[in-house]
Amino acid sequence: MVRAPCCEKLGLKKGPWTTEEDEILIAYINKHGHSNWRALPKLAGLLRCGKSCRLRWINYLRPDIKRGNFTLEEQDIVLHLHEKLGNRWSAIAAQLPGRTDNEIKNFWHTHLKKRVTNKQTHVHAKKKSTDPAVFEPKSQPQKLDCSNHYEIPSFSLDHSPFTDSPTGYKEIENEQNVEIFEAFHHTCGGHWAEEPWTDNFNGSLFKSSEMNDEEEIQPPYRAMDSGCYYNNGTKMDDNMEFWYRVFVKAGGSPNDPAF
DNA sequence: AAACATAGCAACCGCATTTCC
DNA sequence: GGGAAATGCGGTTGCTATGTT
Repeated sequence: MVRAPCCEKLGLKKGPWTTEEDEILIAYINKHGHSNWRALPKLAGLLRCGKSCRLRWINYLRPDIKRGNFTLEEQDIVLHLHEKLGNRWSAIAAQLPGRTDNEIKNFWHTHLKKRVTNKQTHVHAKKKSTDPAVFEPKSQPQKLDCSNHYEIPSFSLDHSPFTDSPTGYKEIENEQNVEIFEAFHHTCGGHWAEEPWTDNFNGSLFKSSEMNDEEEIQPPYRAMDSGCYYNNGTKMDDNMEFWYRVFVKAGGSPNDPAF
C-alpha cells in the first residue's frame, strides 16, 4: 500500500485545534456528516488532514462525548476490562458510552495503572493478615448492571450467608446474592469505608476460612482489605456486612435502623 | 519569585484492518 | 481477486498546568 503523504508535506496544519477550526468542523459535520474523512477538510475549508479531523471529532467534538472525571463505576469497569482484554482501548471504550479510547488510555496511564500497581503491592503485604476474604474470578468480565432492580431477599441478620465448600473456602449460598455482592461496590457512594474495588471478579464469590499468616495469596484469589462500618466506627462482622451490602444494593437505606 | 519536576491530556505517527473499485 | 484508499487502533510525543524546591 502506498502511504498517503503526511500533513506537513501537503502544507496542512498540525498541533492544537483552535476554536474557529472546531466550529468549522462541527458546522460541516452537522450539515453534511462525515462519510469521507479524507475529503472532509477540503470540503469544509480546513487546512487539516482527514485523520486529524476524524481524531478531533471522535475524541473531542462529538455531541455524545462525556467529559469530566471518571466515576467509580467507570473506573472499575475499565479495570475489569483491562485485566481481561489488555490494551484494547477501543474494546474497553465500547463498554463505556461517551468515553473515547484515547481518554480511557490516558486515564489508565495517569491514574489506574498506579492503582493496580499499588493494589498488587498491597495484596502481597496482605498475606500477613489473618482471615482475609478472597474472591475467585471465574469468567470474563461483563458490564455490571448497577441499577437497583433487585428485590430485597428475605434474610436474617443472624444467618450466615456463607456455606462450606469442598475446596476449603466458603461460598455464598445462592446466585442472586453472588450477583448482588459482586456489584456491591458500585452502590457504595459514601457508605463503604473502602477503596473502590479493582479486582477482576465476576464469578462465584468465595471467602477463605483456612488461610493463615504463612500463606501467600496467589491469583486467582484476591485479598479484600475492606469492610463496612457502623456509624460509630465499629466494623461489621462478615455476616452483617454481607447482608448490609445486599440490603443497600437492593435499594434499602444505608441508614436503615435494622443495621 | 524563579527554576525545575511532574502530571495530565490532546494530538500525532505508523501500522493494521477494512472497504472500495 | 488484488491493489489502492480509507479508516481504525494503540503507542508515543510534546505542550500546558500545577506542584515543589
